[in-house]
Formats: sequence, structure tokens, C-alpha cells
Amino acid sequence: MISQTEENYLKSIFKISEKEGKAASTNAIASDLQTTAASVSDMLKRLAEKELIVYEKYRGVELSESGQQIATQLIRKHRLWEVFLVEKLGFNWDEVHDFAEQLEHVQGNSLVNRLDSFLGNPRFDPHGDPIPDANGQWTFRKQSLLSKLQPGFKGHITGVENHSSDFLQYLNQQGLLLGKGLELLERYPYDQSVRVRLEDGRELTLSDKVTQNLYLKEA
Amino acid sequence: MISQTEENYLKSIFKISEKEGKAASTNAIASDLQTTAASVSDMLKRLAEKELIVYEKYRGVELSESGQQIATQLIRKHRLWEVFLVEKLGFNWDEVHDFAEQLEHVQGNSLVNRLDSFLGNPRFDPHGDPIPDANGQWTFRKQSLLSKLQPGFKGHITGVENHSSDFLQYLNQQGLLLGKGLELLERYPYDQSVRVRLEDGRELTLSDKVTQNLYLKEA
DNA sequence: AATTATTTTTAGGTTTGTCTAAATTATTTT
DNA sequence: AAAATAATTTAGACAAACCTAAAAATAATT
Repeated sequence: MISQTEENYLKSIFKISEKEGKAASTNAIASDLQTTAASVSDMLKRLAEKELIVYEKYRGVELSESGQQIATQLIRKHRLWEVFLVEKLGFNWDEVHDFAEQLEHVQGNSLVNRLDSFLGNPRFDPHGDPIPDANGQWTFRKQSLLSKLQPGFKGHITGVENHSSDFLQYLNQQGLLLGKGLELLERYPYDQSVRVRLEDGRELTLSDKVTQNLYLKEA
Repeated sequence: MISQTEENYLKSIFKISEKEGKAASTNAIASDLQTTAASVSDMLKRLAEKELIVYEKYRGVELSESGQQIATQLIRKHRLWEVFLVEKLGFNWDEVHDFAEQLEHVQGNSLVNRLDSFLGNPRFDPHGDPIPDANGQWTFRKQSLLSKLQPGFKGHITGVENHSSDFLQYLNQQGLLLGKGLELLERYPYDQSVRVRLEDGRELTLSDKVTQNLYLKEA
């Protein structure tokens, strides 16, 4: 058996390893889970004993095969529940994270698999993040940060890098929702802000802080 | 803040007090929660300090006003999730208890209230048990155990007393589902078994063990 | 290379929830 | 009413998950 706390550690290690592309450091985990390095050190010993991670003292930590499987299924559950909360219960995309954080710990494969069918086997969650299937397979998608694209680019919004509710609410206000089409008109070198035209004809100026957190896919 | 364990104690005390009609004993709680009397004694002290229960040493325990509110909301959540699992995800009524037992601990009023709307504000769960509303109000319904009814009675199935999956699966097999109409033809005094005719014309003999666990309402 | 700074681990302690065994209180039986 | 039985509480321990403070190891700087 694996506790909810242990599950959260595995998820955190997965997330950090993925982003950094290398073993997760004790401090990075502590900061992600809002706890102390000492607590993390403690826990890593336990997780290593259960062979959920590969851990060398002072050298950071990576998930083992079984740890990776568990983390993947947690992310699957988290994101499917987010789809449920938005699609079926009518929550906004900035309101669902905390609920999903709890729901992902509910045990039982038949539940998550039936939920998947009920939702029509969605491949992406309300933030555009991919949902692994029951076998842990990911759907990949070519998408680029708006900050990396050139004027003249036409495409639609496919995801966000920053998931904070502040940012999501800002996007809501500006009508920058998932799937929305837009064209990149111009980039101002001075502050890297950009001018875009939405599919409804509206024109907006977006700061670099926005463009660095918005993913788009070519039309 | 209140832990999941504490929540389970409150629910157990609620259930026992309701059934026995008096304060819950330490032993009854221990047996219900599959733990020891010593552990219960420990926990009762903590719950009393938080004023969630009214507790007099050696005299059993009852819920306080706030304890009762929490227990009621837990039951509300449990039963609404059961409706979801059966109505939306297609589970059988004998498969949903363990999932609901986990889902009931998910925190956040907006979730349960939106779930309630999504399900069409059901007043009864898949076992016929009433679902309290957001204010903790219960819907009452006149229903009688089949064992207490007289030959000639006509009505339909409204609930079960025993919630074990064994019993629920037996009812499934016999087609004795919630809402099914039936007529009580005869009771055999020797073993208190009864002969009934279902709405589809089929006739069945039911043992006292069944009739003592099946609720009916007059047509 | 030596010193300084940072990161990580260890040591020791707290809280929650559990247990067994022993002591105490309540209830039932004789 | 006394004795026996049952129920409950206390005492003392343990594991999980956390903490602070101190020690040790690694990385960065001079």
C-alpha cells in the first residue's frame, strides 16, 4: 500500500524530473511540496526502500519503473477529474486544481476507467495538458510558446505553461480560451510584447509574461 | 481542520446513535470501525476537546450540534457520489460503497452542490436511502419492511436494510430492483417465508432473511 | 587549493492514530 | 450484597509524517 503523501512525492519527482530533464533535488521537491528538505530526505529513504525511486544520497532522485507507473496513473486521474469538473459540473478551468488534487487519490482502476469512457476518452485536460491512457501512453502534440513564434503565424491556443489561477483568470477576461484562433501580427523588440488578432477580429497586445506561458499550434 | 479518520468516527457515531436510538458505546464504535476499544477511547477524548461530540466517560457518546452537521454532510456526499457512480458511470448498486467511502472525504462545498445539481437533486440514493439537502434537511418517506406487511399488500420496492453486496447481488439476480412493483400473496407461518407476485407476473418465494431487509411502500 | 556558501542529511522531538496489556468502572449473575 | 463478567479507560509503545537545529557533504568563489 502507498499513502497519499507518498503519492504526492512521486508526482512531484515526476514533474521536476520532466521539467529539469534530470534527477530531482531534495530542495526542489521540498519547495514544490511546501515542506522542508529534512522531511524530504526522510521520505526519500522510505520511497527508496519500497523501490519506487532510484536514490543516491546527495545525488538527487529519479523514479523507478513502478514509481513512474504510479505517477503516470495519478496524472491520468487528476486530469480526467479536471475534465469532469469543467465539462460536466461547469467549473472554470481556474477552479478545478484543488479538487482534482484530492480526487486523484481515490483508489480503484474501474472508477478511473469508467470515468474516462463517460467523458468520451478525452486526450487533453481543460488546460491543454495530455491525459495518458490506461496503459500509461501519452498523446504528443506539436505546440509552441507564443514567445517563440514569428509574426505572420496563424494558429489556435492549445495550452498554458503557467497554471496559476491568476493567469487563467486573466486569460478568461481576455477571451483567450483553449481552441481560440489567433494571428501574430507584430512583436515589439523593446519589451518583447506582441500584437495579435483573434478569430473574432479583436486585436490585443500581450506582454512577454503572457506569451511565455501560452502554447499555440499552427492552423 | 478535521481529518478523514475523525470524519469516519463522526459518521460511525451518527449511524449507531440513529440505529440504537441512544448514545453510542465505545465497543459498538470499535466494532463498526474495525478497530480496538482503546483506540476509540483515545479518539473520543480528542473529538470531545474539539466539541464535535458530547462525551461522558463510561457513559457512551453522542454527536454535538456541529458534529451532527458534519456527519450529515458526509452522508450527503456519500450518497450523491453513489448516485453519480450508478446513474452516470453505470456501476451496479453493490459496487459503489467503497468508492463513495473515499469520495465523501473530498473537501469543498461547491463540489458537492454542483454534483447535486448535475444529478438533478436526487432525494434518494441507489439503495433507497434519503439524501439530506445542502441545509441538512432529510426527506422522510413511509416505508415498511416486507416482513411486517400483510397478504394482499400491493406496493413497490423502496429500499434495503442490509447493504451487503451479497444481499444486493441476490436481489439483482431475482430482479428485485428499486421501484419494482409487487404483491404479497401469502406468508407461511412455519418459517415466515412469503410468496409474492412481481409486476411482470412472475411469482417468487422469499425467505424471512430477505423480507426483513426489504422496504416497500404502498402503491 | 583553501575558504565560503549552499545543499543535503542526521539527530532528536512532536502529533496523529494505532496497538497490547493492565487497571478501573459498570453490569449481571448468583 | 458479593462475586463474576463485561465494558471501558489508562499506560506505555510504535509507525508515519512532519518539524528545528546541528552536522556533514557538495559546489562555488576567491
